[in-house]
Amino acid sequence: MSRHTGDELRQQRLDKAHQWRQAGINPYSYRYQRTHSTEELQKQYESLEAGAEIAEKVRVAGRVMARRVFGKLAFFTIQDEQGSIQFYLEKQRIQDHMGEGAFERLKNGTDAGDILGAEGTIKRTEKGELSVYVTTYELLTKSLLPLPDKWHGLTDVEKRYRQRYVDLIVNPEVRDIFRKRARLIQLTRRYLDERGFLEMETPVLQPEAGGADARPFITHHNALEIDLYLRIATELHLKRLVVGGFERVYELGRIFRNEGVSTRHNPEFTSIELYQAYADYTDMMQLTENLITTVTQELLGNLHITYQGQEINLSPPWQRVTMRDLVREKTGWDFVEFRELADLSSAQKAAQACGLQNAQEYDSVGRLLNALFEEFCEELLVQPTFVLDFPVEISPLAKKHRTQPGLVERFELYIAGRELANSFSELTDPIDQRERLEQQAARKAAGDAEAQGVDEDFLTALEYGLPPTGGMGLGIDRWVMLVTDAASIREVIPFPLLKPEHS
RNA sequence: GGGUCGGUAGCUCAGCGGUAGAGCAUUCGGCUUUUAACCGAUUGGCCCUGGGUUCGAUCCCCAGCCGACCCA
Repeated sequence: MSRHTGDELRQQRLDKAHQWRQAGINPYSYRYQRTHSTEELQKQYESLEAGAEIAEKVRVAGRVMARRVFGKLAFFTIQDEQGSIQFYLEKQRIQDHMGEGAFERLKNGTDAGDILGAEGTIKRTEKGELSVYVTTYELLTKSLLPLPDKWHGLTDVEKRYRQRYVDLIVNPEVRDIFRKRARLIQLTRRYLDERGFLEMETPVLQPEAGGADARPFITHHNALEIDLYLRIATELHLKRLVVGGFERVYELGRIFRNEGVSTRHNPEFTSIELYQAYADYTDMMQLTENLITTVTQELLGNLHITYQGQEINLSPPWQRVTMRDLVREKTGWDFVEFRELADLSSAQKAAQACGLQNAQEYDSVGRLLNALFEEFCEELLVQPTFVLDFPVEISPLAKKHRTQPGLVERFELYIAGRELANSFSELTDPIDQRERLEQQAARKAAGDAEAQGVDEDFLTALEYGLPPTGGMGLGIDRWVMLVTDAASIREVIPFPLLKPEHS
């Protein structure tokens, strides 16, 4: 806010607050007992005809969004959480119930943005607007800062994110997004709770960040004098809990990854991971499909959605296709052929010929397969698609495929060209797991900042024995983006990370 | 990290080398059926920051800060 004009507007309102105090009224009230929300009244009197009045006494409160003031009459539009209603404020009537000066105080002492409560009867005006025909009112909170233009609202994206509270006041569709987000999370929990999953809370602060390929945030514990990492996944702890005997667990919570910011990435985001003992990734596919369709159906009442102009049909069953087949179809490059040849350089040349840049930098046939998939297939997967059987090199926590050498039992779910979920038949063989993590650690030592280290305690847990287990992780923010048609992840996070304005 | 675009009144935006503009909001006057109320008047600017070019820079040039979009 500039320190000149803004200050002047603020000062005018401070003066008004002072005037209320002079009249013996605290402009920051303690409570107000309402009989109805505006939404309840709008619903209840939906069919009340223009000009009709109802003697029922109601009490409503909310924020003044617009004021239309005449000499001896005023109309205020009042907004509460779910809707709005008009206050019909007549000088004579207010004076009769509140005494001299009450109407003038309202006229001269209130502004758009103030929080007001009023008692009155119900009346639909001649012009058809349902109104509280006010007998008495109370100023509940005096607002000191002006609201954005009532017609254009707040459109400056930066200001919307930095001052989300203003965005929420003036943009009802933004409130809708966060209502939907809350509801989606609630429905997801309910779905899993009903199926015997226990919600767990595992550490955010960890001496070693594992369970995913990502750079962690580092923080410091003063008393213990050690650096700690913020978690990049919940996987390794949830599996420990399955070792401990919980057969169905999940955690829905915040994950932190020290990566760039984009329309699809916020450094902190919300994921859900779940693990089910005695299940494999085919069970997880069923569960994922059913979870997403059930919750989305309840949330939207519909499985046909439009995302950024694309028609998406979430009706099951969803397409299932192996990564090998997808890549072979799109590029002609066949993983199995090159795997059997065991000739990396010819696989690289072929991939380069398909249009993959820097193919020689990939040090295995499996990594080439994944690179070709990401480059040529991913964005084409608009309708929900399970992509099956990933290369073992990029899947250190997944069990080797029971029939396909070089691959693991893993799927990722793609919708609208984006990864939404990731799942495996979890690796339960502790010796195999140690080898895989040691290979990761070697990459890390060689300078790969995203590679994982060896979590000895996790390996110890596996040595006690992890039952066969299916696991699945799902990005809540991306799911919310899909059901709210949000182009940017920032639209579905109430307070997205922004650089400080003056740094 | 690279490219493109943007940052001017509380909000939404014009302007473009020569005294900084509009609509809405504010303030004042009028008004008992408005709903972007209306009519008349009024107030309000470090034109993102720092350098430069110039007689003169909000405007042109360079650097930076913040953001949006695209790309990696």
